[in-house]
Amino acid sequence: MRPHPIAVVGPTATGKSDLGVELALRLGGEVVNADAMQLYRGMDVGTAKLGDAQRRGVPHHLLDVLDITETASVAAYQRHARRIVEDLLAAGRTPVVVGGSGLYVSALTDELDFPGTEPAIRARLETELADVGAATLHARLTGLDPAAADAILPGNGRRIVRALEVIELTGRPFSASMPRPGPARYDTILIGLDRDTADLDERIEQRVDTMFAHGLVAEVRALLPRGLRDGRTASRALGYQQVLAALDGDGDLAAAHTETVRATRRFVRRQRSWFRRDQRITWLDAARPDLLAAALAI
RNA sequence: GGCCAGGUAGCUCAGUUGGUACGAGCGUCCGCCUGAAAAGCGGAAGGUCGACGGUUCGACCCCGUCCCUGGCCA
Repeated sequence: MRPHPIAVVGPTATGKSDLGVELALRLGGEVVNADAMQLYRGMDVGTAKLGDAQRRGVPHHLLDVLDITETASVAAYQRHARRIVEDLLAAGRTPVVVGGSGLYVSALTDELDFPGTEPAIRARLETELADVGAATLHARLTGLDPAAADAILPGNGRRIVRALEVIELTGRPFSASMPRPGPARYDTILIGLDRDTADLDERIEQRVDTMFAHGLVAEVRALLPRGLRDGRTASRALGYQQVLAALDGDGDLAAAHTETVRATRRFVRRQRSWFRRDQRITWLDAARPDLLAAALAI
């Protein structure tokens, strides 16, 4: 029978990648990455990207496809990921989507259509944002698209700019709200992996320890001449961001470490609040001993 | 044992010439999120101001005693 995709989602550091490999091995599948930062070539240690051995022969897609200097884009991700998933399905292989970037998963799984983008317009609006402030642009948005303005907080310059860009580009209002999740595309099965908060916080601490011990700083240094600083997305990645700040600031790597732990925990909270509302997700405690069996039973 | 500094939100600390704690950062909790999403934005809950007694119409801020913490001296 025709396979359907499985998506393993949830907060970082729960063990999604490993479960993804297990599932792929069991089901004759291939992993499709849904993690924005693992898209980048050269960002390995800090993104906890699985090494060759850990992939256990399972093909992984959409890892190492972007240069550090390129800005990530959900829309581009959506095109690539959907094509890969469709190809796998056509070949009778089970796509195992693994990642914690909620919007990316959604782009693949939900009926999201991204309006285009126009660098010139965007740049102009961003300059304006810097000059005039978010509140002023928000006021303009209120005049052009009251519904969008209502849904976007006045302080959120980023979203205001995008809304104005879309309106200018398409002449139509901006969908400022995510659609209520309908049936998942491709009949994707959504598995959420989570852990007890105290456990997860502890794991994060250990994970960051490991990253620093395994050369995160060296990795950042190596990426510097390749333009990490110019990477709009890459330079903001957890760990990289903090190490960069330390390198051009006081050089306090211990502070970078603790700040990375803190920021990662915060990120976990945000991931949970993103995925929480999606009723299609079946949640599993990553600590349960029969995790794989439980996941296969869904 | 003596001297000094300090005991205010979970943590680090502001603050009030005595009149309902104006608190801040971090943390916690909750929410938003359509081309940067490991990003961006918003909201909420937390304090018998070390204890006891005194002065006062009224003290977290004044006085006394005590307890605790840190430092210095013996």
